Amino acid sequence: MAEDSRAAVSVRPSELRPWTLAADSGRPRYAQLRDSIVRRITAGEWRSGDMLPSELAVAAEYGVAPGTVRKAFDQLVANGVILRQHGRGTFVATFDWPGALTRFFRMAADDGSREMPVGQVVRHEAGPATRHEAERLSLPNDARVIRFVRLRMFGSVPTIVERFVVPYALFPDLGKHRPTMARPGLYEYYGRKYGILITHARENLRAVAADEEDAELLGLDCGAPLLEIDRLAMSMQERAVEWRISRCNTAKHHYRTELT
Amino acid sequence: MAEDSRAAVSVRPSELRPWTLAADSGRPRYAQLRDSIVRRITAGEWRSGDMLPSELAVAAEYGVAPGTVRKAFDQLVANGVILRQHGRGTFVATFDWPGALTRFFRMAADDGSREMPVGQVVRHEAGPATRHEAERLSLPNDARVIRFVRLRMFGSVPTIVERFVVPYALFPDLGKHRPTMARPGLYEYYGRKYGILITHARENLRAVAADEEDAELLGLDCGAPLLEIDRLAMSMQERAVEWRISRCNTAKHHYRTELT
DNA sequence: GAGTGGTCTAGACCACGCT
DNA sequence: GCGTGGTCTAGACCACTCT
Repeated sequence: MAEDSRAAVSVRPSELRPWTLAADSGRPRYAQLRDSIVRRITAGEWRSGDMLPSELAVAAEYGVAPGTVRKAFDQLVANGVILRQHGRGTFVATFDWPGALTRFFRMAADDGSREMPVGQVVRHEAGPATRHEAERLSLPNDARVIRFVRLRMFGSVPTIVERFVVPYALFPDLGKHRPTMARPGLYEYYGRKYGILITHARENLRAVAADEEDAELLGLDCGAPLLEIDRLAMSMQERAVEWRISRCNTAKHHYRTELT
Repeated sequence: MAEDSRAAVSVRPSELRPWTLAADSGRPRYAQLRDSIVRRITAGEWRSGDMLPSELAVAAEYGVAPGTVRKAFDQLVANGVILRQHGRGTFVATFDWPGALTRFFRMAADDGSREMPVGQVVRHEAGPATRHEAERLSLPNDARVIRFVRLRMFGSVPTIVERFVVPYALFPDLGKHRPTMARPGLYEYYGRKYGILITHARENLRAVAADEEDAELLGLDCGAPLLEIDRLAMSMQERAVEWRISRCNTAKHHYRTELT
């Protein structure tokens, strides 16, 4: 990190400020500022739960007006990257704030309990992407990928079969971390270990009949109705990072969403 | 509309301005302003597609700063109530802008076509709310409701069975409008005819097996997997306005959603 | 060129959480 | 009391659309 050299006053302050924004770029300053904050978080300068400098301090550091910082922070809050607490400060979103785990996990128990399912990797493998995988993940046809099949259980009841695939180039040794993948918070792990922040996802849902493997893993009859969730998880840079197909027994659980 | 009386300068301007905000209320001004704009739209002062006064004009009219108007407009844009076009103006969202109909309709054909299904009211009835209905719609136990069953078809293929219920008090003669309900855009109709703007909804999804009526209406076998969507539609005032359970044949269609 | 929204500035005062 | 974020003000200049 550059030393603070704001004491030197005889040069244009922007020349020496530790963090500056490109003046000539056509992009709005709040957008440049927003992205700069994200880079500093993913680079590890601020970690989950850390308090950011106050809006005024950030404004001074970058040499912009407080209102510009506010707008940048507004968008980071909307993206779930930071949290504001009135009277306390602004914090890097921890991956364990209430709702962080459920941000991309929309299954909830019908009785309202907030339990998260544990996971168990059934199998995994690395290999060249199929044509369909390459298409969904925007990869070249011969790109290497890693595939996982994970079974998730509420208590002792297997409820969800997840089949997902990620580019090998982004997650080179993910296959060695089966213990990590037993617990919720895989996307947190992507962020911590590989610096990849998943900020949004597209999901396509349908009802399907359980096939043989589904039925065996979930303890159901073949043909039982399952909720299939086809998810493409995207990074803040709009890159498709993970493709996942989950099949869920919705006898005692449901998928929640808000339309706005 | 009251005459513009801003020419009179010897009294406090807020006394004579045509639209003012309660000064003592604890609510932020941008929120009061936002709600006032919504009321004027639903009251018919500005209709779908109309251009609103410029932000500066609104600021002058209400006696607030332009930045306050901007924040109110920001939220109305986020809510889909208005649209901004740089260099042209701000417009009341038409109900036929691309995506308005699909805002609360998340079913899409697998082949990517954007066709909307036509509807056909199978039956409707008015009567006292069941305990469950009263609970979901936050109504007193003896409140009157209207129930509809509507079948929706893509082309000639029946694909969705919708069962929904609304408070009679809000939609007193909705039952007389079966022709209207054959076409998409029911929520637009709620807005135009009853001044009720549906701004958001909560949906719970699950996979279920088709029952006898489902199977008959959709031309499927009993037990076929269907996607069930349980929706509570809310007005901007957070009032539950419609409860709807849709059962969808997802053989050639799927439910799309974005997680952010 | 006139009018619109988009961005940015540089302050003000208030509400909230902590100590 | 102090520092924080929440709201609000009153301007400035730029980019875009239309005539």
